[in-house]
Amino acid sequence: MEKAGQRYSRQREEILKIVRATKTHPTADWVYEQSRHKIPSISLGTVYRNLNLLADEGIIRRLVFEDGKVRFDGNVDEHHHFVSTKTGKIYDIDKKYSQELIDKLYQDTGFKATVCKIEFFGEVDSEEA
Amino acid sequence: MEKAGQRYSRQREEILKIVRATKTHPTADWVYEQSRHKIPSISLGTVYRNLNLLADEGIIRRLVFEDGKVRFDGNVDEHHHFVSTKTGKIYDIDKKYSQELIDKLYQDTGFKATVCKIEFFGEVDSEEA
DNA sequence: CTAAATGCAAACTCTTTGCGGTGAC
DNA sequence: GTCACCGCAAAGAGTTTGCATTTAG
Repeated sequence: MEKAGQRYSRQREEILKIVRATKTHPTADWVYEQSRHKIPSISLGTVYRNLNLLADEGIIRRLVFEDGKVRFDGNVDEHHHFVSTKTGKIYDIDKKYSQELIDKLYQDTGFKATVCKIEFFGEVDSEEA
Repeated sequence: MEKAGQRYSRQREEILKIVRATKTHPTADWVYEQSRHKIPSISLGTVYRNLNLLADEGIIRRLVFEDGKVRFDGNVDEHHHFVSTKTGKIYDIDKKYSQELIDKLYQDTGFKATVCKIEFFGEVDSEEA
């Protein structure tokens, strides 16, 4: 899991722990604020560097939603998202919808996709206002 | 189509014409460069203002892809996208895949989506390197 | 004449980067 | 001791905004 030439750092460990512990699909800034609880001296640059490094290695996922902000996700299994139009909260949706869709697209159009990303938008009944 | 209190402007007309005339899902900067051919004095701020205004009115669409850049689309009919992993080119895909997916999600999970956005990623055989 | 829209430039937000110092190994 | 990583602060990219001026109606 550790790449050659890479060293342990408390900062990276903490950042990874934070991203894995939440389902909120956080931005770099949110991770920065959280990490400061444990490591007050940590810098925003370090958070960005490590999030990108972890994402490049496939240890976490990098996502972009309609607001244009980059978000990170500790869940690297392929899956989709449901965005609440009321609160902006993002829920994980099972990956099972992909394959049939990809097959159908290929039959219809000849476009051969290897992956697909689905985002649903709607209201979630169980949410508070 | 014109909203109350809104006035005609050559700049807005030109910007709309450019976005409608292309299938390249352009960024604001690209639209700016194009518009300068016809209106050399146009400013980037004006391009941004008008693209956002047109998008807010639903006359064009505002899109965000994985590169995090905002793009605009003259095709406002609901549709999906296929992104070439080789060239980054973005192709339009028919909307017909949505409804079945939304229905199935509701049956499976109770999440009631009103729209969904599908992005396919893959190689396109017909493309040049 | 009124106020919408423009051009310009400054400001803002998010992200990356250069550098000197620190710490893992 | 080496060099990966850090904290800091400056720089960059993309986008928005305040203001004086122009222009549609």
